[in-house]
Amino acid sequence: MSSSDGPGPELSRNLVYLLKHAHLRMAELTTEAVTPHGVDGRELGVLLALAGREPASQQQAAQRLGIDRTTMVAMLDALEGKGLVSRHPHAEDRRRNVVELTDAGRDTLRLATDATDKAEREYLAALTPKAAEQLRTSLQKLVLPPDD
Amino acid sequence: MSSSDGPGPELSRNLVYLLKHAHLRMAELTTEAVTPHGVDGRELGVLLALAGREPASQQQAAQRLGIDRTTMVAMLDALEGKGLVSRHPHAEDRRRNVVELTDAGRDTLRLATDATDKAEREYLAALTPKAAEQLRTSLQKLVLPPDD
DNA sequence: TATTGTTATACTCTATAACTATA
DNA sequence: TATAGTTATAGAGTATAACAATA
Repeated sequence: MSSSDGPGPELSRNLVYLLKHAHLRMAELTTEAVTPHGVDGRELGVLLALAGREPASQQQAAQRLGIDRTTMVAMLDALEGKGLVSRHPHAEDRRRNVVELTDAGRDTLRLATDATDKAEREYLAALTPKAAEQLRTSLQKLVLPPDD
Repeated sequence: MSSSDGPGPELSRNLVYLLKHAHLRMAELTTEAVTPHGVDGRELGVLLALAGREPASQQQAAQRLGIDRTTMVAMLDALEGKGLVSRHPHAEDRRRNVVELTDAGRDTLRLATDATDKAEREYLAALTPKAAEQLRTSLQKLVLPPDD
């Protein structure tokens, strides 16, 4: 049966197939890496979206991550429950919540980021360092909004 | 608000974030490209998994795609309903179904593949041709099982 | 009227468990 | 006993619609 095992040449060239499985695998490795630090991969995404920027409203944080604002609510509920983020009413516009990392959130972010960096390096070890950096750069060009 | 819009430098370097959104966008473009031909992106995946290989059982087709055999059932139900694939009991092992593209399935595959190739080219136009090919090669190295 | 956060709800994709028929 | 296909079901992850508070 081994000759029928792999995806075959047609699938192997398909970008959706390749991106789907690369994402799936990297997400698995990330989950393994960050679970010991008390968050999952999606929660780490929220922490990253809040890191090193001006404090954001929930809606802004959702936009940075590319998810819906209704999805952000439950993620922040969980992170706030763990004491990793804080919500405060905005001083001038009381419809908004200002969302910020707590000290514990910054600690978790640092530890979890170190762990995912390690997981990324291991996953990318199949590539030359130059090809790995080129991969990241190319993905950024595809994903990031063109800065006009 | 525009200074808080993008993902920010931390997220922009995160591989899971980049792969997730690259996959999401490419999957959208693929759906747009193939819908006029009567299939969706996942169904095209099944057609690709069956293309140019020895006839496969449902389980083998699922393995090629990297999905569960129970997920394959509904996909084949749909494709068979459209007349794009056929299921026949295996001659020597009647537990198995031999799954094959019909003539109509091959026609659809060709048209849909042309359409997705065009969508891929447009999406990758943000990269140099060399970087685009390098991206595909690197993803293949990350995703495909090492051939030992 | 429009926007932010929220809730309820529903939809998509997927896998797990259990059944059946074959082996 | 084990495997291929099937079904029922449940769990993620996500978005849409509608509501309350505020602008």
